Amino acid sequence: MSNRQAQENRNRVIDVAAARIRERGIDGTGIADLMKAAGLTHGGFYKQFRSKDDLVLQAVSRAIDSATAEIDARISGADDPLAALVRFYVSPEHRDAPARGCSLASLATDTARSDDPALRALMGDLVARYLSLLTSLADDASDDPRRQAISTLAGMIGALVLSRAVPDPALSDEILQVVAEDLSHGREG
Amino acid sequence: MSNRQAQENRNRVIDVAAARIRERGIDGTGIADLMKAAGLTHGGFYKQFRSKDDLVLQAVSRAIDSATAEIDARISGADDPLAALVRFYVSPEHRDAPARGCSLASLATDTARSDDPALRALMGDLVARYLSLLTSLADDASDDPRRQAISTLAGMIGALVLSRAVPDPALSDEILQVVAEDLSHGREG
DNA sequence: TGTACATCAGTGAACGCGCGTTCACTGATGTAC
DNA sequence: TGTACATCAGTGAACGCGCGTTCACTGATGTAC
Repeated sequence: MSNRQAQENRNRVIDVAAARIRERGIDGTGIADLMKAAGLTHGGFYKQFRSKDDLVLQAVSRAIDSATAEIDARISGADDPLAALVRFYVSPEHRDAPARGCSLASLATDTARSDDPALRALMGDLVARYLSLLTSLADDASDDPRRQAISTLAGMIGALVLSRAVPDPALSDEILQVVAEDLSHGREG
Repeated sequence: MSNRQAQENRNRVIDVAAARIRERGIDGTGIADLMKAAGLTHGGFYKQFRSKDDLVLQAVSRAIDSATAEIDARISGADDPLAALVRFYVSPEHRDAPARGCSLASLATDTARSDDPALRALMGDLVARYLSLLTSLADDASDDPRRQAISTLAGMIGALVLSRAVPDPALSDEILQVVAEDLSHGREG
């Protein structure tokens, strides 16, 4: 248990939490389970974090950073970056891997119900980042890139959230396919 | 405590639950709190319902029925029923009253995380009802009403969910306004 | 119409359980000499 | 370079609390006679 080892342990807890929270929600992620999954006993949790809220903030921050990095990697160098973004975001792969996916789609409702201002602020920043990215990627022909960005983001989030709730796999796939095509073709301007 | 009284009490519990569950989620709605809000003690709960899951199903069913009835009332007789639906659904009023609003927007993520097949089926039916309604309301000019219905539903859900998560009221309003206009103008065909 | 009794909605206390959190203790680390 | 000691990540048991659920009991209802 050297300093390096301790830091690695702490890092592993945050990584596990970032996955679990996106998959099961904040309330659905217990500290004992979490620590066990990271290979530790739950008593040591408070040597690493001030509280569960503290961990949640760090885990969501990490989730946001890693998902943002993946998106950047996927769209950089693409012929049509907007289409690449939409087709990655609105896809069965993303639907089926919430633990590695977008925090906004996984945690928007949790955030709306939360009374933690720091969590709300974090999600607000994420929305702003998405809108900024989408605005810069808007069709050249668009007469209002920001409006297009907002509509596209709403469609992306809505399609993913819907596709995860719907029990019929065929309908779930259909929703993703229709919205991905609709949003990646450029509907405005 | 006549039979009529008992039935009224049971009804009131379901109504309170239908509101609380949409506002705070399933896990966020406790039986003791719920019964207290209905003016009863929590011990009597199991004289009315088999389990919490049983109540949840009945409460979500009622939430769906009442929200559907409100939507029907709002669009019946409107010049442009699709625009009327979208402008009601994607509005600050709906955003600010989840307890009386659409279960799909409030509970889609809860449903995706739930392992109760009956709840998932209920939400699946709700999606089918929305798609059926939206298909019948699709623009006359639309070459594919079902595709338009799916895109519209995704945009509606996404806008409402986003607007509830975003802490900046101005941005939240902007999202609703942009998407409401975008979806009610008829973008296809 | 009036009395005796079974029913059952509702009460209030209790159950086991898992939650977030605390704490006395351990033992390897890494610094001070 | 070697020894003595303070630090502190991690252990494992315990804490109070609120959860869903159970249960013995109450007392008005509404039926049987």
